Amino acid sequence: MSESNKYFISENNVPFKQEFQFGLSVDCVVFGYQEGQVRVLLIERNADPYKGSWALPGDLVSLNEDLEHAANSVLNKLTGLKDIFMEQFHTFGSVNRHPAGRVATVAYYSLVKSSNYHPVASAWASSIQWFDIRELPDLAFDHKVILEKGIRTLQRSIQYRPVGFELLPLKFTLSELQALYEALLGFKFDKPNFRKKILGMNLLTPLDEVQENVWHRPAKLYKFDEGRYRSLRDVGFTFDITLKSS
Amino acid sequence: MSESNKYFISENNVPFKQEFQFGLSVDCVVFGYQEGQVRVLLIERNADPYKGSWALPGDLVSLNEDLEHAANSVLNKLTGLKDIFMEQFHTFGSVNRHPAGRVATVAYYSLVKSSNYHPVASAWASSIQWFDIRELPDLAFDHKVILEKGIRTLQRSIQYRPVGFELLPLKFTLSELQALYEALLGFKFDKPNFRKKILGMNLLTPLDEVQENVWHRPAKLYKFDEGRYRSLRDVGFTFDITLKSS
DNA sequence: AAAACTTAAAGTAAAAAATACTATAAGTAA
DNA sequence: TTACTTATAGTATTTTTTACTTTAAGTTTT
Repeated sequence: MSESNKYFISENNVPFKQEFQFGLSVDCVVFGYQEGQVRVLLIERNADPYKGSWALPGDLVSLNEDLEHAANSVLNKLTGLKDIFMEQFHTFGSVNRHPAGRVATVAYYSLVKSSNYHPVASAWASSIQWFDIRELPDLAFDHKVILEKGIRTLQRSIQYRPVGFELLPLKFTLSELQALYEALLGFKFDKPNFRKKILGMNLLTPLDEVQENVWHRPAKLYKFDEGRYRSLRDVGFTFDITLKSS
Repeated sequence: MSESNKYFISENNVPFKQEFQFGLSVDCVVFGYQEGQVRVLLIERNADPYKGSWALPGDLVSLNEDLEHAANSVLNKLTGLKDIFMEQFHTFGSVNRHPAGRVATVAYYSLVKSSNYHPVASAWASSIQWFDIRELPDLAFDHKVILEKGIRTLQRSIQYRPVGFELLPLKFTLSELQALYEALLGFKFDKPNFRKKILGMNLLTPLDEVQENVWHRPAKLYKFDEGRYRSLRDVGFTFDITLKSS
């Protein structure tokens, strides 16, 4: 950090230093999918302000830390996982959104495969829990607004980019994929047409395996071919599974 | 600002106050369209750092000022215009992006109709100028990266939302609309099909006027019907003019 | 072992949309 | 009047989407 801040002035002739009093945080909307429900990971705050309230996991960014690093760090502490899909979607910076001062927060959404890991309560979290996105508790700060914008962002991006696979296990059936789309978007697709459209993209590799432990005819398992997606995209292909609600 | 900051600690037990040393700024990618060129408004910086360099218009956010207010204010000082289309698209916060300290910047893009106004040089701008997006100068800070992301954002959103009209005069011909799309996206459409698609949406009101002062057959003028768009959108309609390049 | 049941998966006809054109109209300029 | 340019309408073909029907492959029940 430079000592020469005083030489720089803003439009209103205010020396920079007086302006360097912002806090910056990241907040993560962590999506999971299980038992036909789209879920979001929330923590119960262990510290003021809003001690005892449910909130999005997040933390202040350190002065020498990049935004992405801060967001990854929150996620890693929370889930123990690394290299999770994560994407910035909006920054919230209302003057009074934080009682401790002026804090702007950069919001990310991330997608984690299943929930077969142990979310770890941390210094600021007395507990941590998945919530169905249709049954959310009251949230601290402006986190309700952030979360809702995160949901709308995911609803949109799942239709135009192959991000839904991040929420499913590596091997999945077409019906499972369809059920995910239906749960997130809130309406149903015609099954034959959904199959036709998704298979027509040639992004799924059929495996020589089928479902197990189901009481009906087991379905074939597929996996998403990321490499193929990249090469198609570079040639102008765009993922799109917008289909009429049935 | 509360004196009780010291009571709040972050994940690493760092008192909040130590963390409140960020600067926060807004930067605006201001798009215009004229003579078949998509243009962007840049300023020549009048103050350190990067004095003399071209840069995106922007400014530090005050501690008691909302982000949108700051962005609007930058725009208003620059163009004298109010109520311009403006939308946040990304926040850039690398540790070393600003030599005067840790400054995160929230980037907006905005769209202004024609250029029949007087951009005003201000305290931090010794001059101000439109640049064709295909011929950009070197830029201060990480503004090149910001600007390029802004262009990609507009290229995408013009195809899926009716924002292109913000760049045209209130009355325009279908050929002018098509030329705007072609200039921004960098490829051509088949004219009859473009007309069919855009008119098929029923979002344009034909006027009882035609082009004037053209040396060929004058085209009919249309205006965009914003009210109709809103009501259609509320019923599930989505604007979309993706067409095959011809 | 046969029948009933459930879901997977393939197929198909009709409708709608996108594409690639052609033709005509309406103006200006020579 | 003719040549020229762009606007606008129209149309046939192809492709995609939609709404179904049929068949297949397993499990459970009788």
